[in-house]
This record gives sequence, C-alpha cells and structure tokens, in this order.
Amino acid sequence: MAREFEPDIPDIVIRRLPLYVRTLRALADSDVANVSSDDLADEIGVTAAQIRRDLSYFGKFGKQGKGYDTRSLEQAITQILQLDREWPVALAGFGSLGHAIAHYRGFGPSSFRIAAIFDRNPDKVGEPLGEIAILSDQCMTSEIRRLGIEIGIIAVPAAEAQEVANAMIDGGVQSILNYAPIVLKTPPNVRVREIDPIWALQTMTYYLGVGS
Amino acid sequence: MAREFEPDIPDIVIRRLPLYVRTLRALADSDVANVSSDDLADEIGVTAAQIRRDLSYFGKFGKQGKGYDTRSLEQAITQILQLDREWPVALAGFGSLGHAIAHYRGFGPSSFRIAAIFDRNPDKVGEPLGEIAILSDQCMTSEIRRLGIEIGIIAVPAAEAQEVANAMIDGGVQSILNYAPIVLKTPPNVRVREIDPIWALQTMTYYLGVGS
DNA sequence: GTCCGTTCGTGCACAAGTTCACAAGCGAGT
DNA sequence: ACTCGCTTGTGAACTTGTGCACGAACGGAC
Repeated sequence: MAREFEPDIPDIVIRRLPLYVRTLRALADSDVANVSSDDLADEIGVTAAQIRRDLSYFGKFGKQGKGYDTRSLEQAITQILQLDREWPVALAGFGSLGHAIAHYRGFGPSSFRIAAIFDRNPDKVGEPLGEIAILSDQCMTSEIRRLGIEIGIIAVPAAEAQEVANAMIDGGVQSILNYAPIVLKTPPNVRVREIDPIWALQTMTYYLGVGS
Repeated sequence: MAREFEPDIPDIVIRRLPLYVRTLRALADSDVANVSSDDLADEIGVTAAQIRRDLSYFGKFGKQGKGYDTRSLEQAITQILQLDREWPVALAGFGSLGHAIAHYRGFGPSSFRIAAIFDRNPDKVGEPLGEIAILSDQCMTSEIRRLGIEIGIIAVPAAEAQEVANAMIDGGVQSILNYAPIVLKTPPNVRVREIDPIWALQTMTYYLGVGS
C-alpha cells in the first residue's frame, strides 16, 4: 500500500473522507454511475475545488470530461480509510448511555462491531448481551490486549473517564470515542473524538436571538 | 450589550468557549480561585496563547501577574454564549434514539430543556413524558412558532431528516443538532452541528494498524 | 480525424488561524 | 517607594487550509 509514502495528509482532510464515502454510497444506491466534483460538491455542501484537492492527496481517481465513477471512488476511499474490514470495539460503561450504544443499530451495517463491554458495577457483570457478556473493568486492559482491540468507546461518568481511558490505552487502544464531558489526556499516538450534544448545543446559542 | 460591535469572531473560537466554561466550572468547584492561561491551557490541551487570543476577542478578563478569576471568567463566558438562561428545545423523532435523548439527564443541569416532542408515528402521539406530550409532526411548524423555539434536535431516520429540518426552520428554528447521517441543506442563517458516532469512528480508522 | 464541450488535477495567490515574543501592568516583599 | 517575578493582551511572523484559474485530457458528434 502506498500508505507509507503519504505522510503529511492534514487531519481535516481525513475527517471529510467519510462524508464522501457516505454520499457516494447514497448516489451509487440510486444508480448514479458517475459524478463530477461539482455534483458531489453541492450534494455535500463544500466546494468542488476542495473535493478535487482532497482526493489529489491520495491519487487520481477521475476522468476529465467524465467525472468520477461513483462506485469505484467510494471503494477507493473506503479502502484508504480502512473501512473495508470489521473493527472490534470495546465499550466501557453499561449505564443507560452504554445500553443505548450497545443496542444502536447502525454499528451493524458499518465497519464496527462491539466485541467487549465493561462495567464497574458488579451487578451488571456477567449479564449477557447477544453474543458477548459484560465484564468487570478489572479485566479491561488484559481483555482488550487479548482481543487485539484498537478502538474504545467511553460511556462512563466524567469522573471515571480518564482512568478508563488509561486502562484502554494500556491494552493497546489507539482511537477513543469519548462520550464523557471531559478532556482526556492521552499520548500523541492516541486519537480522541468527542461526542457531546450539550457542547454542540452550547456552540450555537451564541448566534441566537440577535433579532431576526 | 457589546454584541453588535463584535462582528467577526471566528466560529472556531466560539466552539472552544464551552470547553473553557466547562473547565473553569470544574476548577471553581474544586475551590481554585485563580488560573493563569498556562494552567488552563494544559488542563484543556491547547496553548496558552490561544486562550489569551480567544478571550481577547471579547475583552480583557485577566490581571497581569495574577491570571484570571476562575468564577468570574466562567460567568463572563457563560454570558457571552447566552448560557445564562434556559433555552426551549424541540425534539423530532421519538424512536429509541429520541427516547434516549429525551431521558438524558445532562440537559437538566444545562441551559436546555426539551419543550416539545414530535413523531410521525400516530401510535406514539399523545403518549405523555413528564410535563409534555408527544405531538404529531403535522403541528411541528406551528407549535415551534407558538413556543418561540429556536433550537431543534433531529433524531429521525436519514430519509426524513431534511423534511423535518425544513419544518423546523419554517417554525423559526435557527440551530439544529442533527443525529441523522445526512448533510442537511439549510439557509445560511441556520446552524447545524452533527452528532454521528459512526462518522467519528470512521475518521480514526485511517490512522490505525500502521505497525506500532 | 478533428472539433468542441466538459471536467480533472494542480500551481499559485489568498485567507484564516495559530504561535511567538515582548511591552505593559499588577502585587508581594522589603 | 522601589524592585522583582509573574502573567496578560497584542502586533507581527508564521503556518495551514481554501479557492481560483488554467493547461491537459477525455469522449461524443460529425
């Protein structure tokens, strides 16, 4: 793979790629066989130049005068993002939020499968959910290591989040999806994305109510 | 308010402010009365210069040699973000996701209160939840207008999301928290923030597995 | 085979955001 | 009252990301 020869791709570009995949998939499913960067652009809400620039980091995918082949571009980006396989994920916290995440259909058709669930509460430990059982957070590090899990989801209260993150990282996790409203301190090789609806809402009130 | 005289504050600055509020609140609750930009910076994981620059868009809040008064800076930013009041919010979609959102404790202590819930499914309509009842999506536009709601949460399937967004916007909504995996097309005065765990995960797999 | 409309990939200029670095200001200690 | 250590607020330099604009190339029509 040319992976090692593309060292300096901005993270912001990587963050847009899933959007391209999603949109291309929708187009392909509607039997649109070709798209120009222009078409894609206003479907997605970015400029055509940006799409072309983003893609140019990884190679040449289009044909002049024709545009991009919908399905094959989708597959190319899927491969770049390594979404052409299934990733096992560890979920920490089986309270109401953890419950909702575990039952979320949407992981199913995607490239992610919850492969282990951990909770501090001994009452919940052992309780089975489909294939897997709830484990004690004591075994988190070792179990994550045993299963080769690289992705963790944190759905525990803020006060415990850092501790849980540390345990995950010790086990080999390098990507964390953090539902706790706290800034995790992690080594530079670990990536964290925040899911925080309150935060998101708080970034919008600033603009409200300034007359119509 | 000096609001009208601060026209050009970058959105990215606004997005960081809630983080400052959250962190300052935590510090104040731990009886830390003063913070320097340096302290705050490594609590939050940004540079001290950035914090000082961000704040400078809004005025002067610190004292040389001393730093910032934790509580009063927290309150100042809270006011800037207009979080010193309660905002009524409309929730569209009362499936399992909508359920989880409606029951989410975390809205409680924040500045947001779910003031109306809508669903397309007639079976759910009428079903009460605490103070409020589920309404038909038919009344969405008029009810949102009647209650003066400016914030909407979309928790319906992707296929219906655009339609729901339009109805909300017609009713006067200017800020949307979108849980549906689709790019909403909205007029420029409407702001949308995405909550999409799958997307978030997909932006991290790129970096995984490249040896240790 | 040539023309013509379309669309890509990219050099370059521009814009936006971040960091540096320092003068000014505060307060504690003497 | 003066000194000294510390920390702010901000001009200026720098870095990063975006958009423009155009040469090259593809394919259909004639």
